[in-house]
Amino acid sequence: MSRPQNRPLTLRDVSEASGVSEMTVSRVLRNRGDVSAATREKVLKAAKSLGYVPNRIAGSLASQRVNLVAVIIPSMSNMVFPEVMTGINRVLEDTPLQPVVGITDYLPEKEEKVLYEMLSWRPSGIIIAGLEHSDASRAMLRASGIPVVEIMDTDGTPVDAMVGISHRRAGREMGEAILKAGYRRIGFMGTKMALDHRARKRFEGFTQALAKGGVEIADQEFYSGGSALSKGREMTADMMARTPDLDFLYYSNDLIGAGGMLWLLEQGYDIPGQIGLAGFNGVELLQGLPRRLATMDACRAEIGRRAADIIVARTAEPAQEAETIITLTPTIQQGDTLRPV
Amino acid sequence: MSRPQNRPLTLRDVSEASGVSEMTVSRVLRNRGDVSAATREKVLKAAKSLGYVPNRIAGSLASQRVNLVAVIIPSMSNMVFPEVMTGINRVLEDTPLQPVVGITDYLPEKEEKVLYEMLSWRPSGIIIAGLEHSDASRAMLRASGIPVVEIMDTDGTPVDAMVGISHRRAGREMGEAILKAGYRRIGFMGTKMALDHRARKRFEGFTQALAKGGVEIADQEFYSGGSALSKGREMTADMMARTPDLDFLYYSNDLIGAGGMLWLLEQGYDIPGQIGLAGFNGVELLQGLPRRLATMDACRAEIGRRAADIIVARTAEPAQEAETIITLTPTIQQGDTLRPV
DNA sequence: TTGAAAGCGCTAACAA
DNA sequence: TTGTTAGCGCTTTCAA
Repeated sequence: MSRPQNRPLTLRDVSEASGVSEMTVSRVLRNRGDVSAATREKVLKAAKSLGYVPNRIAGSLASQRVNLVAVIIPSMSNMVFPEVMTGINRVLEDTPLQPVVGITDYLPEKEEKVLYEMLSWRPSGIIIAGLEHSDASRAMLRASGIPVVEIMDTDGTPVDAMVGISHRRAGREMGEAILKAGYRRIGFMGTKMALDHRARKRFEGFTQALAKGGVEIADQEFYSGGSALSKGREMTADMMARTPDLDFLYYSNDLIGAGGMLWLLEQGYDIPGQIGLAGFNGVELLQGLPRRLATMDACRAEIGRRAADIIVARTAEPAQEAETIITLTPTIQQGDTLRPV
Repeated sequence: MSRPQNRPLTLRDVSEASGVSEMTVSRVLRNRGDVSAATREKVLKAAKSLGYVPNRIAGSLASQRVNLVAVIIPSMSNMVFPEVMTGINRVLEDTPLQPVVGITDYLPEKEEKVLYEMLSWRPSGIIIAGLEHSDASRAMLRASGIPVVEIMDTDGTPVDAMVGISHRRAGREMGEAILKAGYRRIGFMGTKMALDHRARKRFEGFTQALAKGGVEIADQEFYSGGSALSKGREMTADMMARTPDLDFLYYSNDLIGAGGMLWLLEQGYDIPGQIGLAGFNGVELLQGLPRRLATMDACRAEIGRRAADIIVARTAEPAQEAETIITLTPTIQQGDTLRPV
């Protein structure tokens, strides 16, 4: 009642209320060192009744340890990164580490800014999406002196550790599967984002596989913005009007693929006989559509888990050895839209 | 080159490298006070070439100010909270404030833990979903002495400020609209979550509106887990088998509604003549389905924006006045699945 | 326009 | 088992 309105409580308040030194109060609150049961009781009671919340800012400064893991990702609004976060959380939940998320919107300048902000809090580790960063960002990552795990993609050289899949290979394998199934007139639809390197790599792997089979992409279209489902519809309608003899459509993500599928079904196309379809991501959300879209799982939750595992191992006392390059291998999910071989 | 491997740089390093006192370096780096252009240059050059990243932990401790806004939400994996975050980000982007997100999984104990963690970083404000909190959480919120905005829901009494919609009223209005359109045999499907207070309130408002029209819910079913789209399918199939004379289905979210819609269309039901459908949330994702589901926008982005506005106003120097209770009014989106009156 | 001193709230290290 | 002392790296305040 006598505490001035807006001053937050300090250790000293708990110390005075319990008649125990600040140091011992600190020990009790952190379960460190030997404290007698009686003292412990007293302190805990005082802290609770006052409603004391420790000041981690002061604590971190004094101990030179911050139990934060910076997680830097491009977006939260598509299906993929929330699942990665779930994987990360699952692992960090059982540790004192706490994830803190920063969003880059696929913009390198924003990534740089977010990274700088994050580093200014001196986190214990960094998990960052992608292998492509500005020189300044890469310099910061290297200079930070803390574990850095680059995730999602393994087509490149990491600053430190990396966990992901090869998107180049994912595209290649899908291309091969499509050719093996006998499709030859192939259209591609994807996002217009020059900065989505993983989509780009899938596309490159895809065209490369086709080329090896003597096939060239017959038509392609890129979109940006808008609801993915309806974009998939529109683009598919456009493309089939423009190039009616296509026998396969490869979509850079499941959502536009689903839109395309719905449109084709309405038009009475025979899927996968007359025309085959495939997407990318293995989005669980889409289960329940009239057909299961052929796709490829991006191993999102596992990527999150493995990345967090690395951080946990490296920040353990004593620091554990940890693999620094983990390449997961996604498999094609045949679904109902890819003709069986 | 002579810096020991793992010691992060300090102001002192920049001070030595530039031959300017620590204090002046600090001033330059924060754009505070008058510093001559020449000194400024020198300092900036030294800081950049060293790759100095300020230590915000020390800075915050010294200045007793932390430019963090704690955002505490139940989940990131459904459509609703990412959109709220987008709204919050949009506003905070233009300020020095940074959002930090904590996830509660709809569990009060976890909310308590997350809140405690967040408060230990002494943020400048808190945005927290819902009005239902444990006594301990409410006590922490009150004792924190910082602006607290409870979001999403306005059916209740906030600790401090609140921004949201009345879910009770949303349910009521949908009930009234359905009755007015002439439907009488009404089924309800929703999640089993006892802790999703907003879904509960919508349901209460809904049944209340029906009761006023002399109608009782003819069948109902609750689910948990799994892909929402397929759950919607399954539940709808079950319910129509059990209660074939239903003429309306109200779903507690758009995703299960979409699943139900797809199933009904496949079965050849006449929508909205023979049977009407409605969901909740106004999920943009679903645009592109064969029919637009009737729904109600939950004003997610606007809630985020307005909540952030309040925090910004209250943390401004000098602190601004700000509304403390903002009730947004969602409107019914008729779509193609609700018979016009 | 610049610098020196004090201290933010806590913890490491040591002493009792 | 408990207490004392000396910082952690920065900013506030005041003096030059």
